[in-house]
Amino acid sequence: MSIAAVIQGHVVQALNELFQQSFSGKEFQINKTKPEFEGDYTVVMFGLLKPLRQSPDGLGKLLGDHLLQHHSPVFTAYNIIKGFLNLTVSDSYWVDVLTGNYNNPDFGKKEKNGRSVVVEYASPNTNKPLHLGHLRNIFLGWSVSEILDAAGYMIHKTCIANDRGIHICKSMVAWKHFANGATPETTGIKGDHLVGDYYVMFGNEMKKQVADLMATGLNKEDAEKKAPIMLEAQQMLVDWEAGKPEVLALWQEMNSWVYAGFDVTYKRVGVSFDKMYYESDTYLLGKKLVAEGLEKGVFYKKEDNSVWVDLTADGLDEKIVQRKDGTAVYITQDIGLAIQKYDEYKYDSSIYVVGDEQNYHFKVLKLICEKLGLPSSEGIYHLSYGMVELPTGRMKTREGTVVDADDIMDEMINVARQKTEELGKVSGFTEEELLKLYNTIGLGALKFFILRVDPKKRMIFNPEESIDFHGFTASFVQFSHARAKAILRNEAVNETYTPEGNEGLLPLEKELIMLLEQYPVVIEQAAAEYNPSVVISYCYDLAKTFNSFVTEHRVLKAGSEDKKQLRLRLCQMTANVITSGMKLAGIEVPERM
RNA sequence: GGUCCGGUAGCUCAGCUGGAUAGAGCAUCAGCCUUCUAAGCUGAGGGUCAUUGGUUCGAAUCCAAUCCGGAUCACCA
Repeated sequence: MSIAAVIQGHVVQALNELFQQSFSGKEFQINKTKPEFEGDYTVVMFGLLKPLRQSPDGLGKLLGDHLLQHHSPVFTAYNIIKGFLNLTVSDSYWVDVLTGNYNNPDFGKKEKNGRSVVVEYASPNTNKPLHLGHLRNIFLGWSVSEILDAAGYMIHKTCIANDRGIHICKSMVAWKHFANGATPETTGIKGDHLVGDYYVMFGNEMKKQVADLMATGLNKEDAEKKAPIMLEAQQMLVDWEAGKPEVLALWQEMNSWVYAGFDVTYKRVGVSFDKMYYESDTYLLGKKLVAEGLEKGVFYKKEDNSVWVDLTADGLDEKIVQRKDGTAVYITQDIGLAIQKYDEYKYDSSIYVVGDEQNYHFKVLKLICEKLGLPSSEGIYHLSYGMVELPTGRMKTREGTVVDADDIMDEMINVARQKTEELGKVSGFTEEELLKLYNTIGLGALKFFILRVDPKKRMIFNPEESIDFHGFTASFVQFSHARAKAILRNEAVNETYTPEGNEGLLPLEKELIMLLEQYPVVIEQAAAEYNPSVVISYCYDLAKTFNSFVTEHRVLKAGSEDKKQLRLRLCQMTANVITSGMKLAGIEVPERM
C-alpha cells in the first residue's frame, strides 16, 4: 500500500476514534508536503473543520497526537500551519521501503486482475509509408498496452490495415503506368516507400490531366471527375470489388510489399501485434448487425432503402449505417469489428488509438454499440491524440513537409552516434554493442520526446529540440541509469547485510526513496488516464533526483558500511525502476553510455 | 453556425479529482571535472496561468460569458 493510502487509513481511523463518526477519506486530502515546510506528507484539514466544529490548531493537535501515539513507528513528528497538518514519516519506514523492494524488478506492477483489454493502434493505410503522426500513434498504443499490462490487465494488441479503397487503387494505377514492373527487389527500395512513390505519382499525373482538361474549358470540379487516370482508378475499385483476378493479384502483390516494409519499421520501433485485421475482410461486416438493429428498432429504413440511426436524442445527428445499394459504410464495419473483437476476446474494455479528428466517429460508434446492446460497450474508449505539427505548421503531403518515420529514426540514430563518438566514453564496445547503443539512444530520444506530451494535446515537433540529448530527454534518464550501474559494477549490493539506517537519512536520500515509493501509484495513474506522459515525467523526476544524489554524496566512500549498503540499494532500486518505467514507454536503457 | 478540444515563462511542456510563495527543460547569465560517467550538478533572471464575472475559508484548477487557435458536423475512410 502506498504511503498516502496508509496515512489516509490512519487518519480515517483516528477521526473515527476521536469523534465517533465515520469518514470515507474523501473529506480531506493527503499531499506531499511542500519543500519549504517541515514534514513529508500533509493532511489538508479544511474540509473537516466545519463538520467537526474544530479550529485548525485544535483538530491538528488532536489528530497529530493521536497519530503519533498509535502509529509511532510510522510518524515521528508533526506541525500545524493553518489547516495543514504536516507529518514527518520516520526514517525507518523509508528504509524498510528500500530494503524490502530494492531488488524486485517487478516493483510497482500489479497482480493480474483477470480483465481483458483490446488495444487497437497503428492502423495504417497501405498506400504510403508511415510518418511522424503514425509514430505518435504507435508509441502511444504500445506504451498504453505496456502500462495496462503492468496495471494487471490482460492485453490484446490489434491493428487494422486499411488495405482497400480508392486510395489503394491510385497507387496501383500509377504503378501500372509508370513502373515498368519495378519491385522492391529490382529497385532496392523499401516496399512501403516504393508504393508510396507511385501514390505521389498518381497525384502528379492527376494534377497534370486536370490542368489539361481545364485548358479545354472545363471547370475544376468537372475536370477532376473526368481525368482519365481518376476514371481508371475508380474502375479499378469496381473491378476489385467484383473480384477481377488480375486486379486482385496486383493488389495482393503491392500490399505484400507494403507489409514487408511496415514490418521492418515495426521491428525497428520494437512493437508488435497479437492480431491483424484487414479492412478487405471487415468492410462487408455489418449486414447482419444492420438487420439486427432494424429488428430491435435501433435503426430505421428510409424510403430509398438506406438505413439510419437517429442520435438526435443524444445530442448528435442522424447517421447513415447502410447505403441504399445495401453496402456498408465506414461506421458499419467498425461496429461489426467491435462485435467481432468482443466475440474473440470478451473484452472488458476496447481502446482505439486514433487521432482526434475522429472524435465524432467514435462517439457515434460507442453510442450505437450501446444501443445494440453489445456487452462491454461502455468499455469502448477512444484514446484520442492530437496532431503532430512542425514549427512551420501542419505537415502537408502536397508540400512535401511530411516527416517520414524511417527517415526521422535514421536521423536520430545518426545524431546519437555522432554525439556518442564526440564524448568518447564507449571504449571497449564491440561494433554490435555500439549499434545497439545508438539505437537505444536515438530511438529512446524520439519516443521520449513524443510521449512526454499529454496525448490529447496537439504537439509541435521541433527536429532540433528532439535530437537534443540534454535536459528533459531520454538520454538524461538513460545516463542516470548508466551511472547507477557504473557504481554497482564497482561494488554490488551485499545481500547478507541489511542496513538499519540508524544514522538517519539525508534529505536527498529520503527524497529519492519517497520518489521510488510512488512508482506503483504512478503506474496506477498512468493506467487510469491511459497516459504515458505520466510515466515519462516520473522517470525524469527520478533521474533528476538520483543525479543530484550521486553528485552530492559518495556511495562507495560512504562514512559507514551501513550507509554504503543503503546507498548501494538506492542505486539498485533506482536503476530497476528506471528500467521498468522506461520500458513502459518502449524505451530501453543502456548499462553504459 | 452547432458540438468537442486546447490557450500557463521568449520557446517546448508539467501542474487541472480546488489547498500553502505556479514548476521543469531549452535559450540567457554565473559557478563546479586530480574523487563511483560533466549526456551531469549548483545558482540567477524570466509569469496579468487568454479576458471578464461567479462559486468559497481558498481558484491556473470548478461554473458562465467573451476572445484566440484547432478538430468535426460526408451515402470518404
